[in-house]
Amino acid sequence: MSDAASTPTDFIRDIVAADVASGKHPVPKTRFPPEPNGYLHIGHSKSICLNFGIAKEFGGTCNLRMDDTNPAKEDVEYVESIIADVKWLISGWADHCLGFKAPGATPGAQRVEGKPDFFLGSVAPGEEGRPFHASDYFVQIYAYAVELVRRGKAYVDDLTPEETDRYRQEGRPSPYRDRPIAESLDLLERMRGGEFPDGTRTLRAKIDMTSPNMWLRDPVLYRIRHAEHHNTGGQWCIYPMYDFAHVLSDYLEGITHSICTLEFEVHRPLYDWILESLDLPRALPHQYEFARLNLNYTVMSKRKLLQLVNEGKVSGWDDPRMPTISGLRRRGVTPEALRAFAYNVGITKYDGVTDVAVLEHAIRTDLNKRAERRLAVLRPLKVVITNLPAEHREDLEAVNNPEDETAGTRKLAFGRELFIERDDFAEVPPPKFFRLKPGGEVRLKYAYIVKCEEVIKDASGQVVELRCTADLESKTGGANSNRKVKGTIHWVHAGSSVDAEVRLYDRLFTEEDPEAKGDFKACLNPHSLETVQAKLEGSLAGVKEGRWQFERLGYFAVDRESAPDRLVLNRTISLKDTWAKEAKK
RNA sequence: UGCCUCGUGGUGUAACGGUAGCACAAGUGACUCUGAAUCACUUUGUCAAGGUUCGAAUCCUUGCGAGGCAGCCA
Repeated sequence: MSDAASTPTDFIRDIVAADVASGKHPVPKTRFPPEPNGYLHIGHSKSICLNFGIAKEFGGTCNLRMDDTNPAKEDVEYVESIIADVKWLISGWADHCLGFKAPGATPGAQRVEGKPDFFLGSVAPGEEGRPFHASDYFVQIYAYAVELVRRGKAYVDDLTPEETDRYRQEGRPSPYRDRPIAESLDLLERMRGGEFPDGTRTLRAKIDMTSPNMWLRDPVLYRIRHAEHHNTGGQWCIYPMYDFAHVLSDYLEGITHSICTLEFEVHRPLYDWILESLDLPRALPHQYEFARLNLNYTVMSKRKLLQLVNEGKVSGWDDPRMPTISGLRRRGVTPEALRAFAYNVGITKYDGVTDVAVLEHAIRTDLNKRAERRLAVLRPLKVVITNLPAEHREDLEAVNNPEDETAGTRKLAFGRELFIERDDFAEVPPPKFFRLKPGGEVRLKYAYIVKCEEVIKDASGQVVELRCTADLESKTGGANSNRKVKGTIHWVHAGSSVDAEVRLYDRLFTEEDPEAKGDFKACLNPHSLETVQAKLEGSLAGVKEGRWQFERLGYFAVDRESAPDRLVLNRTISLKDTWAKEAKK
């Protein structure tokens, strides 16, 4: 069973624990560094839970940092969504570990052991702050680039992108590799000054053109891009590459454990090389890699999610069918459920595929405990209780949450005309059908046992109404309520019911691995969204937000498009349905 | 092809040279005024072959398989 209260264990936490115990890093500092080029998804939530979890467990902090070194792809819309999603996900759990910088702050120059240094710390918890940005360090990163050139460890290269590529594959050094330091320094300054067009020159690390690790074959550190940056505007026309900017950002912020996904494993020697080559005075960060989250029936790459959004396959990044944090939130999933899920999948270096059933289980477990129960009918079928007068009206008592006694009870209206679920009536019942059938009996939850006396159909043969009689002795809680019938069904009193649009979601893809056959959009599930006009019990009139379990159906949450005159609900997830499995047999 | 990493039931993960455990999924039963929840039980596993050892999922060798990298993306 998922138990988010117990402390998880994994190989990264083992390392952190050892570093704390040995005094190497008494206070660990992590960071969550998304690129603001899309919305965060559930894979990011695994990383957020890891990084903030470590900070929380070891008394450290976790900086939220925008890894924004590519102006072409990034946007403030994404920055704002990332902040909102991270705050939501860690709320009530690791808020106090969120590392923000003081508004407007940039790294301060200092001297450590006689050496020049830069450092930018985070504000105290609760103080006003903003996320860190790699782009806030462009000045310092550039200074480090100059330093590398001075040390003879980097040079300006005039090769074209294509030539750079070919030389690297051939393990051949660029003819500009050994140009004089002074010349590189001059060229770098002029690159910064805007003298050269995009792609004409780069700054390259001078490492080893014959290394078996491609990332050590003189990787590009800076490229020329005459482009507006969402944070620095038009200040720069050269931008540092990920490898250069990321490791230095880690160092500037005093990060101790820089945790990323497996594909960066081959970058680690470069990460370490940059740190060592600069002869930095403070404790150095180390990079550790874990396997990213893969879920079946889901695509996870931001590029593909962006396609779904841009091509209108979904209504937006927060479409409740999207595996984005904002989509899951809108669907009605809680941060607690997402955290429990992250805990359950664990942290390893094995690149496997997690069954979405594990996610669904975490969502159900969480909602089962917290969601109050209500009665609602998704596909209404009219029922008339013929032995009750038209004006009959009574209030029944219903339990709000059998899993939580403190949730109390509520009043449920009952009368002559009701709605029941179409699926709960069968004219020709299949084997083991416990629900209503002609001449059969069923209990209406919290009310009476009723017997189906007559089936009324329209001209086309469609069942439009059931006429039933109630056993007035069988009222729930009454002296003679003990009579057993095989089935109990939910219902809604017609006169006091509330109309609502209910959106029923199913998985977005029909294939376990949507990418297996090339085009992931070819296996989009045409039935991933079904909208029904439902009837809800009267207590739900006027609700503006909230989550409930509709008994025997699933968990539902008010959608953000809901309005006073038009209630809209999303089905977060259905209840487990063993009858559906039985019916298939 | 080169380099890096990883192989434990159907899936995800524990076991740190000493009884292969947990969760999900699946199945059976109990209970049930939610065919839910809960409870009990069951099925299924160390990639292969050698070696070291009293003892190997764990250490070594080889093989096989999977993933990643080889952008002036991150």
